Amino acid sequence: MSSNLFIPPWAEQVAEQLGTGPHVVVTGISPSGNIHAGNLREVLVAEAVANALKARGLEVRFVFHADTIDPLRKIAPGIPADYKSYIGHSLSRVPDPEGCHDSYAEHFLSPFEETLKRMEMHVEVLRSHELYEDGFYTEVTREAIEHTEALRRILQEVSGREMPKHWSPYLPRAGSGQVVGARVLEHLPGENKVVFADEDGWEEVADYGRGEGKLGWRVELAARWKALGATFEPFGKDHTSRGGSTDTADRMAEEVFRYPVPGRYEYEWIQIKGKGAMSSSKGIVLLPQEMLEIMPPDALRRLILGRDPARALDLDLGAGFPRFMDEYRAEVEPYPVPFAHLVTVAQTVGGEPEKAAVMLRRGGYEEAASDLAELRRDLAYARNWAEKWAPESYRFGVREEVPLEVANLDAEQRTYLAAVAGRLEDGMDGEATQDLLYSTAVELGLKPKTAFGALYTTLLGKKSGPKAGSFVAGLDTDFVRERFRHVSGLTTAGEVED
RNA sequence: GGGCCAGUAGCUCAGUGGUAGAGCAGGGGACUUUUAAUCCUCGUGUCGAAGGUUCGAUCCCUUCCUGGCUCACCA
Repeated sequence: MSSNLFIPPWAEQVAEQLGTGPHVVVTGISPSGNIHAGNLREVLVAEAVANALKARGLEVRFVFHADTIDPLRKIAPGIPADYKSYIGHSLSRVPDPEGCHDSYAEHFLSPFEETLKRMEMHVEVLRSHELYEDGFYTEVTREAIEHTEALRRILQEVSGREMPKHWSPYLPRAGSGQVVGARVLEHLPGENKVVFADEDGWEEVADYGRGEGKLGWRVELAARWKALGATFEPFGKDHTSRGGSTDTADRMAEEVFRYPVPGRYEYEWIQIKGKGAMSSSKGIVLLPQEMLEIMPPDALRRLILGRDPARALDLDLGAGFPRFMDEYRAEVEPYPVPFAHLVTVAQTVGGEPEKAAVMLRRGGYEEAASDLAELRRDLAYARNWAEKWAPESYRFGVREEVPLEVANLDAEQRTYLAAVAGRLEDGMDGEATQDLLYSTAVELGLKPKTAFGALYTTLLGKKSGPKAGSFVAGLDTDFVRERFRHVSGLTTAGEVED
């Protein structure tokens, strides 16, 4: 697909230190809630490193490991309260809260996977519950259970936490559906089974070769490296703290699983300007899907990755966004239209690229007007941004109906509108229109601000707007004439009545 | 307390071992033309502090100060 891969310098440096492979680049995310832009950063870090390795001619497998078998831990906002009865159950076995997918896990995973496709991400998406059910983790699970004492010791030494007496690296699923809270009593290595006591003390048997349970998170991390043959995995800073999951997994990998610790990149978090770090539980969530509404996939890559993912990033999709887009497009296109102008055009003509092209040509953006397909996309980005993210000052829309605000126009302004309506001619360009609007105001002895205010009020319901000449010229002349005549007559008549 | 990141012009941030940069804001000027107008023009700031390495450091090392985030399974 994309022959010239985007490889930032930091990714190149990481790749240099990773050896000759073959490589398995892994990124893992739990679909316990919305998979947001912060999660995307992890995937993009992995992608960039995978690309850097590929560019060096190395063999690379790029894997997205979705932790679908993980237990539901808490009820996120927007999830029905009665879901608390599912706490402790695997996400892959909890129903979709909105009923639109096969499971809770799929409900959140599926849209993210769709986003990855739209970004042309060449990644294998694996679901952990399927891996367990297919026996992919059988060997490492057996190994873990056999080394229960060593694993427990590492956990206690590294995390400083006293593990329960009956701690086991394996969490069998009880008949109730719970994958936490059981006590493993006996290992039957020949049958891939464990005998355990469930939360009520009943003895049951679980077949770990068929996904009837899972490894505990910290052990699973190290086991996963071995099973997948991972050579690189990025981690957010919450995992890389002293005593954190990477600390324990590193030792488990080396001492128990005899597997070399994969390369690592520690990335900082993304914040939303003015709102703080993303958090599903606080309702501060920015979805990648939303971001693709206002920018192309490659722009999203650069925005999320930032200059260096090891540094925190404050995402500004408001006032700062046009500048970002201009910088991005300056690299991609020979003659980019300033995004702010595109926003004006989009709001003036709606989604019709033909009309937008006319407007852009008048403004001197010949290049941008030539490719209608591309223009249609850009207009959509601009319009979506204007509706959802733009500061108020950017936003306007030509009213379908006569705005109520015209009631505030005085007699002079109405006279002005009538005069303009009488002078407007088809085919006038932006400059000619600007002259007409201005000279008419002067002739009637109106201040430009007053005159232009009337015009904006009549068309937009606001006192100000985009540069009037090209704006009015971009509209249908008949529509403008009709609107102006209507408003001037209507309000004048109203005053006479009074 | 541990970890990561940051501390450069009013603000947001680039940046390089060899005389400090951009955008915005602000000052001045131009334009008979509203608009977050447009065009031209203006930036000596202890590059957080102190040491060290070096012919030379804002950039490398050490220590310290300040701020942000993070720490047992929400990147």
